[in-house]
Amino acid sequence: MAQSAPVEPRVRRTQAERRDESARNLLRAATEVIAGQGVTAATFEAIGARAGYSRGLATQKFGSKQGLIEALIAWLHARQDEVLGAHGVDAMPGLEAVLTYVDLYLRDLGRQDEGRAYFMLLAGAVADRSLLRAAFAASHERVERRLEAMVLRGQAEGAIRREMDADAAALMIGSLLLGLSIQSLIDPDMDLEPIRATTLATVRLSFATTP
Amino acid sequence: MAQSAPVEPRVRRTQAERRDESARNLLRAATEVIAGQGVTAATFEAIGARAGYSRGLATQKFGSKQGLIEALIAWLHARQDEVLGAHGVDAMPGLEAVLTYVDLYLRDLGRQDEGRAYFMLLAGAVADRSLLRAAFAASHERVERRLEAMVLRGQAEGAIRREMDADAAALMIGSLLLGLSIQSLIDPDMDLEPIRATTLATVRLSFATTP
DNA sequence: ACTTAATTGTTGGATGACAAGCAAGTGTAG
DNA sequence: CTACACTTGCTTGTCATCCAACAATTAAGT
Repeated sequence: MAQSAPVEPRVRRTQAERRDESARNLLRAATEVIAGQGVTAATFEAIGARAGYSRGLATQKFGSKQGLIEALIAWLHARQDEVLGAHGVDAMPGLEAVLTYVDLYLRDLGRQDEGRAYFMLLAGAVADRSLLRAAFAASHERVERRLEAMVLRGQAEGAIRREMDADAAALMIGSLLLGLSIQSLIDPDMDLEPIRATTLATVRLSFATTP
Repeated sequence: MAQSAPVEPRVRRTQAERRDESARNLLRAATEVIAGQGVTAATFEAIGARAGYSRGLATQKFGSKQGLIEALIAWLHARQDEVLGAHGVDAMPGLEAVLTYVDLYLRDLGRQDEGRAYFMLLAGAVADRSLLRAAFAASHERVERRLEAMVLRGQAEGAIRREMDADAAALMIGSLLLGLSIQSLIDPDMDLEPIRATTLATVRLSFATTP
């Protein structure tokens, strides 16, 4: 008998499948256009064409440009969490967790369209003083709470200096990673390898207790 | 007899005076509009109105929007050099120079319109993949060469670890400051004081040789 | 010194490009 | 055949840019 599990692409899809697929296609297309040509170039026309649809569909699906961008940010943010969340970082000892997080972050900096589009949208929000700034602030806040928890854990374990202000340290690490992300968008040719090594060494030397 | 020294505002100004003054007024107005309302809001109309002129003047003086922005960046950059250059940092011992530079930078982060406008323009260039990115890259390059020189000096003096990659360290410091600048534009309410202290402590602990 | 012509600084209406939003339409899946 | 995904023509608004007129300044001529 033929294959009973319809895993292969069926010719006939339900309405819900079509709808969800086109929404995903639009978000993916928007990501690619932004990463490749910039935020301003991401018009409904460009996004629709890239996704293989007309210019009107995105308006219909997301209500407005603002709606599309908000959905896109949420989508990109979820993706980013996937990448940086699935490595069991939060189960490691504190110091090791911080170092691993920084290491992972720097290893795929600017490697994928998703990360680049995210920071380009962030840059656009900063440039235009858009209200979306609050969304990015909240997102950074979450990352920094996570880093702060790692630092506090490391201090409880005796591996990280107790004099260190965990809150400020988390914000410092977060801002360093943000700065490197932006810098890599300004100068795509920069060599991240020595930066990664030096950053890790710096964090270790300044965070670790000296017995 | 009447006053012979015409120091007071004359009613009659020379053409050169009018021209230079209006150019300066336009650049200052552009800075204020960008810092206050964002890059997109900085139309010829808004800038002209703020400076007390018509919308046509900026085009006439700078040729095009692009020309205005380029002139503005050059102007802002010169201003920034003034602020961070006049403290004799380059004459200090290396480690102290790095620490002083970071300290000075963080003390007036986001305090003035000029700095904010500069980073908002940078953000706009990143968001739009504008060719101006190269100008910002060059500017950062200069700052990083300066920081690298400080690190090398500190190593020659025996105050900074010799294992440290001076080039990477300079890029790391520069990116940290960039990241903090962007972060302060995303979240203007952030408290910079603990960050400053923690950053200085971090740099000192990781850079300084342990005797 | 005064007048007048040439130059330069400044204005604001007209134009065209471009993109978002809308609404009426077409086609296709269930 | 009907509900829903999707398209297309149109309207509206915004902005940079062009340009011809206007105003202030300088230079020349008498």
